[in-house]
Amino acid sequence: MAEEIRTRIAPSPTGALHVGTAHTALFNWLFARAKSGKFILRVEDTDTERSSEEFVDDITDGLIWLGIDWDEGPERGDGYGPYYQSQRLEIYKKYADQLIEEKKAYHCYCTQEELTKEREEQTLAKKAPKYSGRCRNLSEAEITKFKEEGRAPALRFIVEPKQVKFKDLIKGSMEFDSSLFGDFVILKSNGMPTFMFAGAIDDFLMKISHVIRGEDHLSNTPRQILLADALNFNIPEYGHLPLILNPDRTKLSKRKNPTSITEDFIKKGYLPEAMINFLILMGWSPEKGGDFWALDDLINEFNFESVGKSPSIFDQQKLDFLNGYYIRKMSLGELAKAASDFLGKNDFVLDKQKFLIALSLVQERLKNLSEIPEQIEFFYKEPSNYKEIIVPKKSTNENTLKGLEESYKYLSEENDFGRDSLEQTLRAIAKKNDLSAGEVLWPIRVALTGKTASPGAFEILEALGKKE
RNA sequence: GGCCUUAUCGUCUAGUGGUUAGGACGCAGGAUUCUCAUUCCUGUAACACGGGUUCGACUCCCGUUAAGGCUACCA
Repeated sequence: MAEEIRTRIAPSPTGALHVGTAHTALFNWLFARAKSGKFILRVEDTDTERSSEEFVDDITDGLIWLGIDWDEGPERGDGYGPYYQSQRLEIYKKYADQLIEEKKAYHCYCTQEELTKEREEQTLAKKAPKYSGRCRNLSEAEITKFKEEGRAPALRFIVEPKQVKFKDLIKGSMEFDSSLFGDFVILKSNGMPTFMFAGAIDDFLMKISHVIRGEDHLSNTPRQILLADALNFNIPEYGHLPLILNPDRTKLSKRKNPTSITEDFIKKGYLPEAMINFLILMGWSPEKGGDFWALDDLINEFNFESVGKSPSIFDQQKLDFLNGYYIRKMSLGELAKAASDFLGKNDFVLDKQKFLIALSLVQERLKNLSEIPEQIEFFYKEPSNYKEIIVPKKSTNENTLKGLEESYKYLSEENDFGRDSLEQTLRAIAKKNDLSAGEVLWPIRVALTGKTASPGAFEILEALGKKE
């Protein structure tokens, strides 16, 4: 009957968790969860030069932060592991041998220089650059000679000319002419498999039913299908997601945009809820409309029919809006929890009661958690730099002084610092002295906060309370 | 260069032959107001271009243009 739905995310740990990877992971996870399937994390660390364990940690931490958990992968689940490709080398070797045995692959002794030269010549002659296949039929003598020269061979897959067809879940019917490909490398001369080869094998062995990935892999798909065919593998379903772009419409890159989940979003005080909501809205739109989506709701609502085909541009403003929205939506307790997690060991957090009150005043003004210290600072220490800004724009020194004196007179005698009674009285004082409300309230607020923009005077007065 | 993909407000998108082309972010204005923010209201702004098909195209077909991807012993 219907096979189990198994999706995967297969990042290569050559960098921190990237927005694009998180985006793809989200779609895979959602599909698996929606179908009661499994979501697998596979580490594609075959690029020994650039891969590092540090990045693996960054990637797993980032996914966990987002709320995307995996059923199988590093440190959890098993059955089809190991989930590091670097630990699966013997498997790839076995399949490589099989292909050699069946004369579907051959050793190529061409050097990097030779290949580059060949490509350049082809480009110059306005021909499609493609490996000539000259090592396909090497004589014994030639092989011996290359070996004596100390050349280590790569293994190339023989591409038979044919039309490769498949139906993409998102893009629809696809057809490629393999005669345009040229024999591609499946085992590098250092013995490591290429992404093309290892991916095809692992997707089969790990029983991946749906390969959902970025559109940048669309052109790789026919090659992997060719490989799978040669190996007698079942072909999984493929779905290629539209990419995320920089504002200049180039492929999203570190140079031009924030891309690291850890560095650019977690550390800057973004909420996972906002990030998820932001990511899902790029390339997907809910059938029944709605702008706000949480992971749990998405599981029921997500489907491939509503996935778009065109790429999205990363919009920082939209993310900021979403983050502010989720901050405002939190209960005070939730905000305090998120804030103290974010701030870590921080003086502000010490007095919990005080911290809560301070947060309640700035909650609706926050775009992200990192703005908290600056916004609640006045609550903990007296401002020193308010002299320049204490006189309201439309007022005078005299009026400001008068307002301050009159309200001080009242406040020093008053014990009820509830914001409502405060408001009543202070407004009355303004009126009695022929001052505008602003001429009384602005100076008080600025003297207390040292800021031109802050919570309101009554709220601050109430929160700070009367000095003993 | 070749192959592939894509094309609705600045951005994310709804739309599947007949709509005043809808929503959200942004921006502008307004209400509230001591500032900022919140909230509410109003406004702004789009079917890339050219041919068809059709009584009628944003919608279907073909081109063009533009953007992106692949064309690596990166993934």
